[in-house]
Amino acid sequence: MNISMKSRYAVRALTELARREEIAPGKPVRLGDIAESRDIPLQFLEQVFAALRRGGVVRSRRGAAGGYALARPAAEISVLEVVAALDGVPSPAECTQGLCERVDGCGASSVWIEAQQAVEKVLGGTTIGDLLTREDALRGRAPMYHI
Amino acid sequence: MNISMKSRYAVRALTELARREEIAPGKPVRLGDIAESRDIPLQFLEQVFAALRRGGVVRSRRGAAGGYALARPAAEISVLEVVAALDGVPSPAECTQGLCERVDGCGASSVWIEAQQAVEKVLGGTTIGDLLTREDALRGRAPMYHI
DNA sequence: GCATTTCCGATAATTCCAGTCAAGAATAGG
DNA sequence: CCTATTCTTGACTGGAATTATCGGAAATGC
Repeated sequence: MNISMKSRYAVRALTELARREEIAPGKPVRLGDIAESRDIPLQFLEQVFAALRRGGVVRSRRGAAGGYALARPAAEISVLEVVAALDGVPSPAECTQGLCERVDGCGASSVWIEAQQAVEKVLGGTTIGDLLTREDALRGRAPMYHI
Repeated sequence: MNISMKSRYAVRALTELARREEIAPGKPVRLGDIAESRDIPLQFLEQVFAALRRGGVVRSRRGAAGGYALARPAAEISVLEVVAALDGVPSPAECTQGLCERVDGCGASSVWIEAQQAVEKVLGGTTIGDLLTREDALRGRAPMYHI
């Protein structure tokens, strides 16, 4: 399974969300703002965040002055979690999910499993907080201390 | 980019090809035999092997008593090479291929790049010969010494 | 020449993806 | 209560990719 636009938009949007929460803590952020500043189609982003909410990544508040907030600190939300909520756990082949009927006698499945584990390790070891820090560095700003 | 059926068929088929070459060295193997023993649609396998030939993974001989042979020893053909010939180099997101227009300021691309490198390392470090050995072990056979 | 087998291009069925549309429900503020 | 705002949900669509299938052409061994 590949990593779709949904997941990529999500990671970008969550980084922006984390940034805005840092500036104005406790205040829900409107999707419209995120969509605009990161150049993401709003209505598509709505789908994405609905899935993120169901996945326990963000909290929402409806109505006027509503919006989204991270369910946990940015440093505790891994990229793997985000991808899993939108595309499922990324695996290069179905073999890795026990769907391969010829597990016995098919030495190939082991490669796909190892590849999947490698991806999980990378994505699971990186958090939205990390990305925010990297982004600060790329933009040449003084990095804030992300809690 | 994900790893499609083409690549998975290819890896299975190449393992079978390696096995048969080991038994009868120098003799081209018919696709029909591989398709039958590994339960792969023949005409689809033809497409796959045409791409493998163009990618320099296998050699072919046409006509009666023709067939396919590995272009190099099985221990020198990496899974990555096979996948690259069929699906392109597997990357979780296009960002990793320089197509991301906002590389500056997008801290996210680094994650996808790291994930891709992790996959490449696993797939590049495993050869068809390795898979043949693993398959022997799974089948409980005495493993041959694969050159 | 004939059977065999790779080679090649066109085509079709299905599924997936990215994005849009539209109606509905909750909330804040007046 | 009323209204504007914002999330919530599901259906829908156009296009692309995937997974084949079909038919024949070219090469080779006998």
